[in-house]
Amino acid sequence: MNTSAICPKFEKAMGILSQRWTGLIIYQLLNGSQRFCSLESSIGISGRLLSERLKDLEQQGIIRREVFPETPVRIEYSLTEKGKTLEPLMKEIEKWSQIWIKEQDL
Amino acid sequence: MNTSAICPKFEKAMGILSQRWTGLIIYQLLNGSQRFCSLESSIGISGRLLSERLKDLEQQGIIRREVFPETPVRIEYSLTEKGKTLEPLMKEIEKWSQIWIKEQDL
DNA sequence: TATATTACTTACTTTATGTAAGTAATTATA
DNA sequence: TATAATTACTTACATAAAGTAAGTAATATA
Repeated sequence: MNTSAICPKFEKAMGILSQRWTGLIIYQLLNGSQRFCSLESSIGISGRLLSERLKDLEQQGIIRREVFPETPVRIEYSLTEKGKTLEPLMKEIEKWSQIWIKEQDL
Repeated sequence: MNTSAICPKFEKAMGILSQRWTGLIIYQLLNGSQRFCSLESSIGISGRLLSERLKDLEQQGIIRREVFPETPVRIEYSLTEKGKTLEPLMKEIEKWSQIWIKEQDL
């Protein structure tokens, strides 16, 4: 039984990315900071899960939540430095998907 | 409401990768073909889910299942060409995880 | 005054995942 | 020879995660 264990750091990173919606949230935020409702509608996630994911990602230090005390209040989500370094990874997924995902796979 | 929709091919690719265990299975198979029980023990997945995932990945054309009619029968799973092209992506995740995942995150 | 918007939360249902045991074929061990 | 072990799974059931829909509080607009 070949038990070549997987690196726990890799496993953790994969755990973050393999939660539903997190990849899409990060991908959307590569275009700059966005508000809750704009993320909600662009990726088609429910408010319940978006709020959950944003809290998780903030805790991981991948995104930042900023409150602008205007009236009405404005809240913006953006990538931290840690989050921005996921760009090459996202671009790889994009590249791969353009080549290997065919119309009939959709 | 900024509705810059996400490319469906990207979304599909992300959907595959964001299923629990698929990333780890692909990552393990980058080292060459492996048998069911060796995947099971190296990534710590249950037989039930491993069998489910392997079927999915075979259907997506990412892995190949080969039966060697020896006695006892031997079944090996390996990456197809489509699967192998996920290597750069996996390496990006690996690289990122080594830099950004800290001991205290584990 | 009624309706809309934003950024959520709460309650409930459905789907996915985890756990444990079972199976059939074959081989190894006592 | 009987018992245990291995491989590649499947089945049954419990728990956790995700989906759906409605609700809330603050403010703005018609």
